Amino acid sequence: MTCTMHRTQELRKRGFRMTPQRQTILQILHDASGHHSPADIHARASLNIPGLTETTVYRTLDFLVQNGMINPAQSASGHLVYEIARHNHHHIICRSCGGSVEIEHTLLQELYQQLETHSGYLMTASHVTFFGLCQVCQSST
Amino acid sequence: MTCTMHRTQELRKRGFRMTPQRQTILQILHDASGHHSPADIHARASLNIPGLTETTVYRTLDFLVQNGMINPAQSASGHLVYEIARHNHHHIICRSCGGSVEIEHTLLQELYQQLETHSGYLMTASHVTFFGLCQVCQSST
DNA sequence: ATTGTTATTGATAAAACTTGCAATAAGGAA
DNA sequence: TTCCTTATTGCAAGTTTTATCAATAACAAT
Ligand SMILES: [Mn+2]
Ligand SMILES: [Mn+2]
Ligand SMILES: [Zn+2]
Ligand SMILES: [Zn+2]
Repeated sequence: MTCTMHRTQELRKRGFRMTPQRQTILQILHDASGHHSPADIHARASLNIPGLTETTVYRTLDFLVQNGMINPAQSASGHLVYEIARHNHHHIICRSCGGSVEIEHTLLQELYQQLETHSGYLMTASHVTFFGLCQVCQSST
Repeated sequence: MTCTMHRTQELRKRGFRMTPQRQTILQILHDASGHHSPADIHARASLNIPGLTETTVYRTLDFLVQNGMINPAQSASGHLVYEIARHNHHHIICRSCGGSVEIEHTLLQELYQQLETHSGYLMTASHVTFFGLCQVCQSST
C-alpha cells in the first residue's frame, strides 16, 4: 500500500478526511526533509493548490501534529517549524550562530526513565530543542 | 547592595542602561514568581508606567533574556512566557490538560555531559520544556 | 450515481509579535 | 550642574498567527 493511502486510512479511522491540502503539505514535508516554516510550506504548496490560504496552512500543520504525522520544533528565531515524523530525535541549536545538530533519542532514554519516575508523567516522544554554543562559536569568543 | 542596584551595575558594565521600564518589569517578575506572558507583564507594568507600549515590553523581555536576568519558556499553548532567572530548572507540560511540573537541573546534568561529548556543543543553562501526559490524564483515557 | 451529513476550507477580522525611525532620556564627562 | 553622546523608547506600519463563520467538498450510505 502506498504511503498516501495509508495516511488517508489512518485519518478516516479517526473520523477525519484526507484533502488535497493535507496531502500536498504531507508530500512536501516528506520530499524536502528537514524543518520548514509555515511561510515556506505555503509557498511550496501554493504551486499545487493556487487558492491555498495561510490560514489553512497553519490549521493543517496543527492538525497533522495532533495526528502524529509531523513534528513541530522551535527554530533558532523561536518560531515554530515542522518536519515529517520520522525516527525519534532531538536538536541542539547554537545560541550564537543558529547552527544546529541532531541528537538520537537513545541518548535521552535514560533521562526519560528518570523523569517518569520523578514526575509521574508519561514521557511521550517530543522532539526537544536544546540550546548551547557550537565549537566554532566557542572558540571565537 | 540592593538587588536593583546590582542589576543596574551589571548592565552599565556592559554598556547598557537601566530604565524605569526595565526596572519595573524585573520587579514584577521578581515579585510574582512563575511564568508570565508579555500581555500579562504589559498589563501589570502599565500600572507603574502609564504610557508603556507592548513594543517596549517585547523588546525589554528579549533584552533581559539576552542579559541572563530572565528566562523564556514555552507555555502549553506554544507561546513564550518569562520568569525571573533563578536556580537552573526545567519543566514537563501535560499535552492533554496543560498542567506542568518543575524538574531540577541535576536530573539533566548527566545528559548534558553526554550531549557535550557527542555534539561538541557547550551546553549552557537553557530552561527546557518537555511534553508528556500527567497521571490524571493517563488514567482518564 | 445520487444524496445527506458534517469535517474542512477560504474569506474576513482580530490578536500577537516585529521592524524602522524620529524623539527622548540615561549617564559619563566637563 | 550642565552638556553631549547614543542607548532606549513610543509611534506607526508591517508581518505573523489565531478566531469566527458561511460556503464547500469528502465520503459514507443509499
Ligand atoms: Mn527534527
Ligand atoms: Mn521555569
Ligand atoms: Zn555557533
Ligand atoms: Zn494532564
